[in-house]
This record gives sequence, C-alpha cells and structure tokens, in this order.
Amino acid sequence: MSREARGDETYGAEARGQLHHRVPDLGALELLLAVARYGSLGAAAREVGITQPAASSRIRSMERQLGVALVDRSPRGSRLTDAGALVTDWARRIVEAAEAFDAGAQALRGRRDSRLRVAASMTIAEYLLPGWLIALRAERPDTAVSLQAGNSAVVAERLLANEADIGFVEGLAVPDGLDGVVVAHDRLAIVAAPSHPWARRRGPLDPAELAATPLVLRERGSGTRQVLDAALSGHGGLAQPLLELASTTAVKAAAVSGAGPAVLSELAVAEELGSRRLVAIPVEGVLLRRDLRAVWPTGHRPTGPARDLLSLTRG
Amino acid sequence: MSREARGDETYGAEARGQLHHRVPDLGALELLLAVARYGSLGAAAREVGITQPAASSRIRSMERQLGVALVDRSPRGSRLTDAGALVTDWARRIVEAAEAFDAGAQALRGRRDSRLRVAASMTIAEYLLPGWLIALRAERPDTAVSLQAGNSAVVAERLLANEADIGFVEGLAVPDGLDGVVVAHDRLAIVAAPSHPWARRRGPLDPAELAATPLVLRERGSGTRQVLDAALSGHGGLAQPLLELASTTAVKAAAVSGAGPAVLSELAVAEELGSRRLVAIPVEGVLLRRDLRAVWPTGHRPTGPARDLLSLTRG
DNA sequence: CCCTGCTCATAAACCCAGCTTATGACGTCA
DNA sequence: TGACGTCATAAGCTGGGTTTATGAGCAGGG
Repeated sequence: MSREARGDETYGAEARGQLHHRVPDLGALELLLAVARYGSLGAAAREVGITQPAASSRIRSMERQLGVALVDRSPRGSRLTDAGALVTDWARRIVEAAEAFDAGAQALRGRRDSRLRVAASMTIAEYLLPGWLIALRAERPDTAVSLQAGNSAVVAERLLANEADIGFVEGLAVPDGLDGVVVAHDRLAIVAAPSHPWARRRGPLDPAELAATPLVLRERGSGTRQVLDAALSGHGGLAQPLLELASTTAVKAAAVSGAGPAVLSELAVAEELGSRRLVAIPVEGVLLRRDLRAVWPTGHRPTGPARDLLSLTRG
Repeated sequence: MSREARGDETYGAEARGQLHHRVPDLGALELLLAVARYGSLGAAAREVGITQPAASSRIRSMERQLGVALVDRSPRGSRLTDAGALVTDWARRIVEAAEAFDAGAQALRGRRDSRLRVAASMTIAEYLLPGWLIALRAERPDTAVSLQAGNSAVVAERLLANEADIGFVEGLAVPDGLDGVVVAHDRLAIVAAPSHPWARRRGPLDPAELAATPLVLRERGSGTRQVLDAALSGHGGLAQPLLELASTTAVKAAAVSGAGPAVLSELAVAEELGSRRLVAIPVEGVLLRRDLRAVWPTGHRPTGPARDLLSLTRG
C-alpha cells in the first residue's frame, strides 16, 4: 500500500514529519542554486557532476512538485523566474544549514590524529562551531578537524591530557590550569510568545517581577539555569518554575506554544526572534550575560591550525 | 564512470555542490528527529509512516554515512548518543529551513481562490513571511494562503484591485490609497569581514567616513541603496561604490570574502553575524532604519484570515 | 518459571526515482 | 548556411529504500 499524495487542503499535526514529500531533496536544491549562478541548465549540470538531461529532468520534476515555474528556458540559457528567485533564496537557507551540518558531522567523525582537535561545550558546538569550521575550511581547506563535545570539565581534561589542541567553554570562570580569551557572549533572553501580555509591555521588566513569575526553564543544574539563579539571587530568588524541561528544544517549543515566558540562550532563540514566533522581553539591571571563551593549557598559547581557528572566532 | 566516493582528506572549492553525498536526506533527518522525540525506532517509524525495519536500516545507513554512532539501541528502546544529540540539533536546523521552504512554496503555488491572498515585497517574502506562515498554520491549520511577491507598486496595485487581502511593504512611505501599520524594522547594517580594519575599531564609525569610503553595494535603484543614499545625503553623499552587484547574495559573498565593507539589510546578514563570518560596524548618528509595514486599502481594515496573519506579525 | 509483549536486526523480493547514452529540435551568430 | 550553443525527449539500467516475514534479546506479570 503505497503512500499516495494526499490532497493538500489541510495540514494538521500530521503535516510535520512528511516534509520530504513536499520539499525537493538536497541534490535538487544544489542544482537549482547552480542554475541561478550559471544561468544555464547544462553548466549547472556540469557543476554538480551530472549530465544535462538529468538536470533538465530534475528541474522539471521540482517544478511539478512545487507547482510553480522556476526557470525561464531559452536557447540562450535559463534564468530564474520571479518565483524561482524566491524559491532559490529559501533553498539557499536549507543548503547553508546542510553545510553547517556537514562541517560539524565531519569534525565529529574526525579521528584523533586530525591536525586540529577541538573540545567544546554543547552550546558552542551546537550553534557556533559549525560556522567557524566552514570559515576555517574556506581559508585552510586541508585542515582536518576533530570535535569532542562535553561540559567544561571534559574540555579541561582533554586539553590537559593533550588530547585536544584548543577548547571552548561557556561559564562563569576559566577552569584551573587553563588560560583563555573571551570569544563571544551568550546573553540569556527572556522570551514569550507574541500573544503573552509581557510582549505588549512598554517598559522593561523589573527583576523582582521576573523572579516572582513562574517560568519555563531547563532543569536544575543546567548551565542556563545556573546563570539565571545567580543573577536573580539578589532579587528574591527564582520562583517555582512553571515547567522544567530536559532540553533547550522542549523549552523553546513550550514558549512558542504560549505555555509561558521562558529563559533561553540568545543563540538558541535567534531564529524565533527574527520571525517573531517569540519576543524578547527586556529586563532592567540584571546581567544575564555569560562569557564564551577559547581556552588552552596555561602557557601553551595555540599555534598552527588552532591559532587559525582562534583568529577566526575573534576577527 | 560512476562517481566514486573520494577519500575525504581534502576539500577544495569542489566540496560545495556535493553536499548531498555527505548529508543524509530530509527523510532520514526527520526520522532522526522522531527517534529523538519518541526514544524508539519503531515509534519513530510509525510517526514518519514507514515500517520499523525501514527505519532501522535508514538510521544504520546514516550512521555509516556519517561515521558516527547516533543511537544507543537497547531492548527497551533507543536513546541518542552524545554525538547523536549534537547531530540531531544540527539536523533540526535543516528541517526548520525546509519547513520555511515548504510554507513559502505552498503559498507561492496557492491559487487565487485561496482564503488568504498576500502580496509582499521581496525582503519580507524572503525572510519574514515563511516564519509567519508557519505560525499561522500552527494556529489556523486550514487557512490556504497564496503569495504574490513584488515591489511596493505591485503590492498596492494588487490590494486596490482586490486581488490581495493584505500586503507588506518596505519603504519610506505608505503608497497612496493604502493604510498600514509598522510590523517590523529593517535596519541597514554596515558589515565587513572580521579581518577588515573596521572590525577592530574601538568607537563607532563617523557618517562622513562611511560616506567617503567605497563600499560593496546593491545596484542603484534597489531599496537598500535608496535608504543609504537618503541617510548619507547630508554627509557628503555616497562615494563611488567599490562594487555594484545585482543580488543581496552576491554582495554578501563579496563582503565575506573580504572584498570590502558592504551595506545590507540586517535580516540578510543575521546568520553571518551570528557565526562571525561578518562583523557589524556601528555608525554614529545616522538612521539606517526602514519600516516594514502591513498595508491594506484605506478604510478596509483586514478581517478574517488577514487579521489572523496581521496579529501574528505584531504579537 | 514461562509466557506475553515490547524492543531491534536480518533476509529476500520489489519498485521506482534518477541516472546515462543517444538523439533531436530550436535559436543565434558569424 | 553551417556550426555551436541551448534545452527536450526517449529508452534502458541501477541501486537505495521500501515491504513482508522472521528471529533474537530482554522485562515484567501471572
């Protein structure tokens, strides 16, 4: 019983999880980007390593799938239609996410004998490192990178055992035995669904009010939770949480669906803020800021590839 | 001559454009997310509408492809490994980009008889609208949306001809015959590669210095170019551009590769700023801000689905 | 203690999407 | 008019991902 195409009048909860039926696969999207760059199906085909008929057929089936003409064919080449340009822009974002995935996955697989061995905390590995690795690949294409993710203690241990060349940690202090520099900041953002009353406030929130309000939070012991506890200890301490969830994603989902205000790393909610699925609530006079640092064993400043990476993260 | 797997020691310029050989396809990524949610291969399989053996095989081949164990199998279910959790986070970003693509593409295809007909400027259609459509689908799953992208004049024309129910424009003024409200702001950002001297400045840039410096820009007549011209007209006017390029993407690429400072919508460079592939240069005393407005024919405040959408964009 | 029910793995057969090669039609330009 | 570029069409092959059928391992209850 093959799954047949449903009519598309309605998408309930089931819509999620069937995306690959309605979104062209990565190969097709890469092909589309190549067509945009080269203005020719044949040239694009060459670029992605297939033949011209294959490219022609693939673009055509993508147009059928989307129900939109993407390309204006002419004997002198092919240009994107207006709709095609828009689709290509959206496609580019998928491909960029795939590049980040690839860079990260490659490092994750990288064996211990890589030229550059990185140890990083979860937040950094998740949000920042892929971008850095892409930049590094652009500048030094032959640097093989391996990545080990873990908390500050793990990072320190790896560095001190000379099993990593450079580390990245988030936290209030630099672990013993390590030197470091701040490479970025991770502010905690108070976020709520746009429908929440806080989203309509004129002025910033009072710290005491924040502390007194039940929030959606990560469980006790998580990094963000620690920073929040510390910041609000002088304002009466944190109220009983509204929800305690195990993952950043779960917290985000709860906030988006309107369960209540949540506190999350700015890095984690950047996209939701941009599209206004969430709104940031300013708070007055509390420092919800956490330093992200590159670290190395005291006295052993990074050299070689590690230095290349470090210089990327600081500009 | 089949393309055989190259050794992966080195990736030069050719790495781009072969992503789909190293990144699992969307179906596999969705399956992985489902495994993360349900903690079971079989349940995940059911969720995405395939059988358990298919899921098992697919996860296994994904692990082979990435060279990393993603899932810890046990007779009581399956949990992600540490590496698997990281991979899943990266995968989620691809899937989210695919959701935005899908929401946009669906609207692009939508016929004129859709319940909600939207006309939007390019910047808004490209960056903001997909997120809004996802949110709208979450709240009103049965609202069929159609999208027409075009400049302010096109948007106005559609609205006045009653061929669109709501419009979105970017620009200095509201077109004649329309009413509107500001739903977001689009600041122009001065950006440069982290290696550029401006990235190391202590203080903000002087407007006159900005005006006097050759920049990488969109061609004359583009929206961002107009705003920039207007803002700097009082400071000696814009210098001869360093490069004039036809697309936002091309400008971004030039800036990232270090050609020189560029001026782009904040929306267009948010991701690059996050990963520090580009750095924003603050400028003093110039208003590089552009309002993004929802608009409708004077006197015809949006009702029904259009009103739902409008309320999403404003909170 | 064994049975039932959950888990995941393996094996064999099948199907179709996308590939290649070969060819053709259409425009443009010298 | 002929050469070169474009894209389209047709026929045949291949392989990845699917299905069904089956088995093995572990947990908990009668």
